[in-house]
Amino acid sequence: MRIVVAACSVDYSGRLTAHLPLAPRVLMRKADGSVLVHSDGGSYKPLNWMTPPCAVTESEPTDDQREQGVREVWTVQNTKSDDRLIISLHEIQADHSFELGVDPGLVKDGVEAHLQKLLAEQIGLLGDGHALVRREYPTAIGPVDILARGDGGHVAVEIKRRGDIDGVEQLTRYLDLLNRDPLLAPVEGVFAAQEIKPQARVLATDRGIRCLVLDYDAMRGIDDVDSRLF
Amino acid sequence: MRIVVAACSVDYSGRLTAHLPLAPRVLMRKADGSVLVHSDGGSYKPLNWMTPPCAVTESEPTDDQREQGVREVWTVQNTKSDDRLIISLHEIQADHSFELGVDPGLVKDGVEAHLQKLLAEQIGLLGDGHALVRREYPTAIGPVDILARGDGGHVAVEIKRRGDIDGVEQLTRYLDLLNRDPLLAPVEGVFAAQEIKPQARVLATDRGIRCLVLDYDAMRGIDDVDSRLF
DNA sequence: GTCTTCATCTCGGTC
DNA sequence: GACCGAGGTGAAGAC
Repeated sequence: MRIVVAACSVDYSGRLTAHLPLAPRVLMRKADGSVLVHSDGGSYKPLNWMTPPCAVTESEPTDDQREQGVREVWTVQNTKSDDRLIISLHEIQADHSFELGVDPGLVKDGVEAHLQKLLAEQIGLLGDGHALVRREYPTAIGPVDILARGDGGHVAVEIKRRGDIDGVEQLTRYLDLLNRDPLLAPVEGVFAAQEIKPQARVLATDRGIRCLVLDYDAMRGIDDVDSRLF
Repeated sequence: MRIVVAACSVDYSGRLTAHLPLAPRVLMRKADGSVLVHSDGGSYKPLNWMTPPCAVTESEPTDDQREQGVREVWTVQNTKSDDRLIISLHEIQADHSFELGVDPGLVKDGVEAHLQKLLAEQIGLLGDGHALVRREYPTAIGPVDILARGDGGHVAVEIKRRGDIDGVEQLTRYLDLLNRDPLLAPVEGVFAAQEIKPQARVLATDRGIRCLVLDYDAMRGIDDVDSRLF
């Protein structure tokens, strides 16, 4: 990891073209060749960057550039596409290199995947006598979160952390498709989420889709109990 | 802008909870209070971060923490939500501050708007005898990218850089609405994109919507020729 | 303000 | 490797 603080101007060309006028910025060069250009604001997104795989070529400025104060030119070329970043460095305030090693990485907890896993394990929440067919049941337009067998037919479940209209639309498409399959029909829809927006509930109900509010803490609690018991 | 290179462990709690084990990393503190935790790889996204508005509180480690090598603890609290980042700094390799000033910002050029402009100019790509009615044709549920007149009716075009299912849904809503207008009906749908995902193509075809793959470079090339001739 | 849509999206999963 | 969906999405424009 090399960090350079310098006044610079930057030109990007690739999926779009973009230009950064001359100003002081922080340049981060990572071990994998990637480069980030950060200013002292905005959010975590750099003003400009190059993602790996890429390679940096450092070159001397032309006489013209040198007259205008350019001390160094970096050309960052993506090795898979024709994306290119050209950075012209003027006054350099700092230039430091560090050895960081490989990062052990982030440990996440508590998202939609977890909800899906818990509901699959506690499939009875859909109603008595329901049995899991499979998670991520594949269809031509994408996987259904959960497919289960119910009384006299099947149940397709769409799971969201926050249930709004998009999720109901998604489930509706799956139901249209699944109900054309004589081996599955009739397929009932269940829209399951930690929180269901009123508009989504109205739309779902209007389409005969059942809404199921999931209590994440309770489901996790039961899961913990199961883990302890078995 | 303050840049600290240190071994650290990080805990985030907010919309999810996440943990970063102890390892050497780069910590960036921006003038607006935001904090980024970067490793020496990945892309431009930090391992962890806090977006403004937020405030950092620096505190002394407890005796326990000090025994385990913690030198400093930063608590980054979002001032609008209950998102919180707790960073425990161990050995500190570097700690530098810089004055960067406000950035003049990025100048962009050339995306979906350009595709729309080009297709409007080359409306014949829809088929022989087609004529542009207008770009951004207004409806009650939003503007249609392009409306054209075809053989015996009209054509509504939805343009995307990458065409997937969402775009087909959007176009379907427009078509439902436009076909109720006796002055326009029948209105045919064309889904135009640089790249159309297979699932989107299936859905579009199923709904009688025509798919049109746009060759951006070719269209731009024709545009350049036009520019030179006229 | 809120809402919608785009993004050099990034990232993780699965097939 | 391609494709699909989620994101602590962020950011810009419309209303």
